[in-house]
Amino acid sequence: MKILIAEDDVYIREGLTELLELEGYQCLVACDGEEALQVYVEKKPDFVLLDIMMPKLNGYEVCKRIRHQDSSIPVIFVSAKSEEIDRVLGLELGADDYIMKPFGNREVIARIRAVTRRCMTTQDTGKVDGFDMEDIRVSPNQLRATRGDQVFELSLRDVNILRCLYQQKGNVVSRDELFNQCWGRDYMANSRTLDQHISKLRKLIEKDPKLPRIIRTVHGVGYRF
Amino acid sequence: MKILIAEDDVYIREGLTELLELEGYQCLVACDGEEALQVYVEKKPDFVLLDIMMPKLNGYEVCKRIRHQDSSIPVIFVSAKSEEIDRVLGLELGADDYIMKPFGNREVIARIRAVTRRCMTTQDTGKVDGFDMEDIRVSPNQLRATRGDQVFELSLRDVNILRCLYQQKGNVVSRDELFNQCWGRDYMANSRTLDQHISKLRKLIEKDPKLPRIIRTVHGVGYRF
DNA sequence: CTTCGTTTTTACAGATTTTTTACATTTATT
DNA sequence: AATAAATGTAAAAAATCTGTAAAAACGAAG
Repeated sequence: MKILIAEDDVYIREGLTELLELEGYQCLVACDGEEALQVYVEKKPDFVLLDIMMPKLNGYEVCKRIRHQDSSIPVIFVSAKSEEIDRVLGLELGADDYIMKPFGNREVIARIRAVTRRCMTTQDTGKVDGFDMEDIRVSPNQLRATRGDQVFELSLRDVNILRCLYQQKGNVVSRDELFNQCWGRDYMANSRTLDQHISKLRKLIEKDPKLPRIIRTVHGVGYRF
Repeated sequence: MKILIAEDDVYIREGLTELLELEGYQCLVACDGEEALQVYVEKKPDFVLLDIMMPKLNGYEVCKRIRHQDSSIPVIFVSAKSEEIDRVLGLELGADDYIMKPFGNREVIARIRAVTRRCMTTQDTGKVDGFDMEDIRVSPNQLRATRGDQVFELSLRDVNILRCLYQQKGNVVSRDELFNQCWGRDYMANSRTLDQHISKLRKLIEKDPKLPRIIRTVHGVGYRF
């Protein structure tokens, strides 16, 4: 298991590296945000430890960009300042956990194990995360849908739309509601944005996009699963 | 969906608010136990996130009192101390889940979703949407009516007309009133619009459209269920 | 700064629903 | 029964809504 340690303080960085290598992890290191991103792209670690205050690019930003490539990779933030930590919650970063400096060895190990376990179980069972719609399975964390061994890559918005419809299966979900849930703002009367996404989704996941079985149109109101 | 966030720490409270609003929830906040109860009574949220240690009234107590009013509302406890969490399990509060601080965004979202889903299904089985008219059942949320296993697709307007008649069952509803309720404007003397809709509805849901049993005409005034 | 990929807007063609028209039928009144 | 007023309904017309290609705007990555 490869862990990326992004931390500018050399002592902490080396301390973490030594600790984690003793635990059997393979460590990749980065001294600033840009390097972290670069290493991430090149080496594709399985886990990321991110300091928040780093030169060039802060941890929030790094997390955002990493998440953009893989929405399910576990990320733990590391910081000395509790305000920084609290901000993590406020930003839409999807952090899995965080560790306050100064931290003890056991704490680091424990948290990494806990997060790993959480992520593992959701992947292993494949049941905790994801839901079925007709004959396809949607896995929000992987941004994917599958029918048998066919795999469809979905965007975050696609997943949200599907989830929205799924959560109210049987009921009609109005355009307004879909827009609110998936875009977080009001639906503008003559916008074809939603239709465009539905169209794209149908082309992707419906066997016959002309006769949709999963996403049905309810004229004058919205859509229904 | 309205979520009540009861949490005294301003950072965590605002972080949660921002996170959940991005997810499409409407957030209500409270800084202490008493406020939480007050907001609960006034706004009737659909979901409660409760910190355990709060000024004035602790989370256990708040939960107990909320449960007294609504024994089915989902409640998730939030706490940093595992002993506190353990007590939740010991007290018979009927908590649906709990979250340990520090927590990651995805954990919060995942738990809320899981609990919501659990409660949804219990609602699905328990709570049925709609009303009965004679031998058919009307489900406004699905825009459907059913007689046995026959399903009739209805438009929003159809449902409104039926609801209008249902709400005053036994009484005659004048054309004027129906038009006002369902179209939001005045009925124009020589418009056949309303009749047309009634006609369509009767063809759809009446066993014998010529001898209507659900929607009856009251000559010179309007219709009655 | 440029390029590539994605999202949003524009524009328009169909599709679907609602309203009107026109006339048949029913009901109340004389 | 004759008449006038109100209702029922098929079919045409009008209004509204949806689907989608293509252009424009946006954002991330190099």
